[in-house]
Amino acid sequence: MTADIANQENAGRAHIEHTILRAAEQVFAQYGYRGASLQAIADQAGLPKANILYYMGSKQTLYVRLLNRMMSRWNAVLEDITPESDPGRVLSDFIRTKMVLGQRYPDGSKLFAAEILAGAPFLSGYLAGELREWVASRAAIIGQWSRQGKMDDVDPRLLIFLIWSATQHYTEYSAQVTGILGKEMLDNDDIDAICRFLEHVILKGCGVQLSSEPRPLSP
Amino acid sequence: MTADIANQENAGRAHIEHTILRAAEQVFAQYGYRGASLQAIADQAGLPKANILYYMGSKQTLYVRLLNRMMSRWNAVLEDITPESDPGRVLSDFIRTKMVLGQRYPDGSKLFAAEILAGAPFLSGYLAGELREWVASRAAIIGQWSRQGKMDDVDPRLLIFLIWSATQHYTEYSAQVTGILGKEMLDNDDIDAICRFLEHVILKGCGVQLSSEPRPLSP
DNA sequence: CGCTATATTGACCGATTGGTCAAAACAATG
DNA sequence: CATTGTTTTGACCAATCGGTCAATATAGCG
Repeated sequence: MTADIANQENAGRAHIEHTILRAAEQVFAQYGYRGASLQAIADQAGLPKANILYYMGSKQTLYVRLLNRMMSRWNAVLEDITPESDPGRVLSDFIRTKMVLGQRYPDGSKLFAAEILAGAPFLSGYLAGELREWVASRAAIIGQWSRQGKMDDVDPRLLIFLIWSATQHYTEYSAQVTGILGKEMLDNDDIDAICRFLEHVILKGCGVQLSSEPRPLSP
Repeated sequence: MTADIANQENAGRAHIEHTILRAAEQVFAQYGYRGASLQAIADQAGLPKANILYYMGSKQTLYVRLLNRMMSRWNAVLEDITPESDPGRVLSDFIRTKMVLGQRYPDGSKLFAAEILAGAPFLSGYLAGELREWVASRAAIIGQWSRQGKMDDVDPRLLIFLIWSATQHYTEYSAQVTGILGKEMLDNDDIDAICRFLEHVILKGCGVQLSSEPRPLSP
């Protein structure tokens, strides 16, 4: 139905690829890997189907490329925390960052969700490898916070899962959320209210002292 | 690959339909509506494809039937709460019931998730109608608990979303959870630990007093 | 201009899609 | 036995699937 205007004449290679990736992300997000067709992607991009294959090689290559692009967008999250970090700040940032990422890349997030739902046929290696290591290292630091008495003694991995699920819900289940709340879509105020709710419940629930840290007195 | 043994000779109509529904639930859960093929469902059920259509009429009828069956399984949840109920008990039960339902019907849950992910083309009416009313009525009661001082003043609808997302995560993202935790699948002890974690964080986060209600003294 | 390299795309391929149909097998009743 | 109604299922249909290919158009450069 809605075809991108891909026929800007001076469209360089990078620009065309970007158009294709964006269209494919939408279609894959909605229908999953098997349910998506190259024809639907081509229509969405406003290009002939053979052109998609010329640039992307195959359906699988295109799909994997989208998965990798989405994964790279998550790199910044929780990256520079230390045993000395303030749990309140870190968890609060974690919640807001995840929430914003979901709003910024809804199709990429849904694409990822559909892949996991299907049993992660293309991502099982990543999940049991890099991501597992990442979670283990973050969990180790959070565990130290607990032992320092900065927060309750909860399983850090379950805490990470909780923040993931609670935030992703609003992108992947957006159809359900908007249907129930009776809104066409969530605006910035809604997102902010959700973030404040999640901060309240999760931080308080983990026994994190809200570091409304006393402003250093000017000397 | 794994074909159900559908050729028990005395298979009555109900039994055959059950076999088909179970097979279809698996395939739809994994590939979504468009990605699932009747041939794959037939193979899974161990029946010829034409037989599936003889009993179910069409792919869409079969799919809608599965959606309705899954929805009916959720009927008991949060059904009999009142303004006088104990929030701690109710929320705790809510968490555990949702968790158990996800473990009992993983394919149905995934099927539902895939439907929402695709934009809920078959469920938009239900979401904006019955389910919305259901949430509104439950939220009204939870709101009264807040006004009675039994818990913090949080948006009850967001609290419901939080419990939904946090519990569903372990069925719909089971591939990710097991990959990260390094387990083949979650056992009963895992589920119990998750429930206790969620109870701890969510109840405490909402300011619900744990009703370790003093046992009434025997007269 | 001519020559080469890259893009574009309609036509086509075998395989698979959801669905139909009629012939056959079976069950129940007389 | 014959007759009726219900299941079963292979064969088949038009449409679509992912992918190939060759003919063509365009661009860059001498």
